[in-house]
Amino acid sequence: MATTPLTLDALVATSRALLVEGGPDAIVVREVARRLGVTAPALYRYVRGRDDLLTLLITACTDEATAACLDALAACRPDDVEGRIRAATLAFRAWALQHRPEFGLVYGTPLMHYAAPEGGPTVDAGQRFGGLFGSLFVEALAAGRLRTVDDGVLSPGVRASLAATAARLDLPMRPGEVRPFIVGWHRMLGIVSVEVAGHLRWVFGEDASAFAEEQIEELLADLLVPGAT
Amino acid sequence: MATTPLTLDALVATSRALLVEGGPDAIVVREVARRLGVTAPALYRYVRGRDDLLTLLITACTDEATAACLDALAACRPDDVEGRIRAATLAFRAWALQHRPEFGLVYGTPLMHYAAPEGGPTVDAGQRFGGLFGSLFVEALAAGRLRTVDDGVLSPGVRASLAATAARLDLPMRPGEVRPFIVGWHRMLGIVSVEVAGHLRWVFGEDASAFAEEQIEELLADLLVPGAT
DNA sequence: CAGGTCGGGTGAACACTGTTCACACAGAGT
DNA sequence: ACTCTGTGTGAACAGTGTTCACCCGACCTG
Repeated sequence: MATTPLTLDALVATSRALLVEGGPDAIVVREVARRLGVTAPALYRYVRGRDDLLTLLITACTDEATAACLDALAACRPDDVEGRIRAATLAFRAWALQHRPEFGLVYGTPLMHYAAPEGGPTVDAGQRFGGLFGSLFVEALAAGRLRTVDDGVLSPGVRASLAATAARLDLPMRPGEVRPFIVGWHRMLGIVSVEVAGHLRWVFGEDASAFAEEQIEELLADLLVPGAT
Repeated sequence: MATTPLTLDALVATSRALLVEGGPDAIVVREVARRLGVTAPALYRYVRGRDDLLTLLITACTDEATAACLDALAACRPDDVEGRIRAATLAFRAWALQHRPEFGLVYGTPLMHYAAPEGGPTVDAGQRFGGLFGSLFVEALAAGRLRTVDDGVLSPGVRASLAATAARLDLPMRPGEVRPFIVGWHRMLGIVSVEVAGHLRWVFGEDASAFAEEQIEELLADLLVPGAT
């Protein structure tokens, strides 16, 4: 019945459509197959099972978010580090708001039933995304715009973790220089998560944009020293 | 078979045990019934369906978190506002870490299949929790410890939302005085959400306590002016 | 051209899920 | 003794993920 041969891309695309329409629970093997004009067992030729489908989907979405940030960066003046970090952050937030179900799948409460394969494609994609932001902070450091911290003031555990992270991502930074990166990542993820999950609805109704954008500006001000411009 | 008559509390307790063991998907009507020594249809005498069970569970967990914060407050000097806010925040974080599945259910990615009943018990419980923190910020304001902001600098939309929120929670505060409360709520939820979801694992491994606690201290410093002590 | 191999697809089946239905059984009230 | 009500049951329905034996058509080989 299938006119075109099945592809992994087609599987992911249909799964994603279902995710958008009805959340993770709506990703139903039989329905994916039906929309592809095929019966359920056929999919098991391409995918080990439903979890495999989710892994593929999470990876694709993570990469799409990364790409959205890269697009935003491409439109920036290369020498304006603050502008670049702002653009990437806002692009990430915009992508999250426009793709709430996908964001929830990637950065929301982990699906307890689903366990990401150790060292699998999802963690790779996550590291690509982290690396993108990491490189922005390297730029900021080089430009002397980063509010760094002395390694000495860090607790030993935190210092070790930060050093290991820098090594893993190949960032030429001291722990005290990595810290603003992690703080930025942490707070950005928090701001976007809470907004996307709608936990501010009781205060701001459906549109918390103004407040969220203020919070992002506040975060940038905490991370970067004012520019010469 | 049931020796004791079924109670709503027993239903909630069993559901919660299943949640802890295997996540939201593990809350299975038949299994709840089985553990209560009864068959599934019997539960429908007490509950309209699975969603009803979730509503009850979410409400119970929200109230438990509120109670945990209240307990922490009871052990504080009544005149030390900063200490009280810190204690409540740390108590919330501690509860979240010790009850990750429950926290995920209440403050995580909303289950798309489940829709909280409008104006139902879950939103009431949420408002009770919000009110608790709101009252702490009223204390801080009275003690002159709150970093407030002029109403004039707020964008009209934000100002209106903050005013409406103050009115709804019966907080005698101007919008510029409510703002730190909402900022605190927002950032606290972000910090705890990201930590509980494990999205910092790639940096800090299983124990991100030191970093998270630093973030909370930083948040408090942003919200409050230093005390006279 | 005959024959075998193999990727890709099918229908049936299994063990689950939430939910509904007709039914049964105990105790209280009249 | 009769009904009524609260409580629980077994069977059933329409779904779910997954596995199994089977099958068919295209391709390569002798």
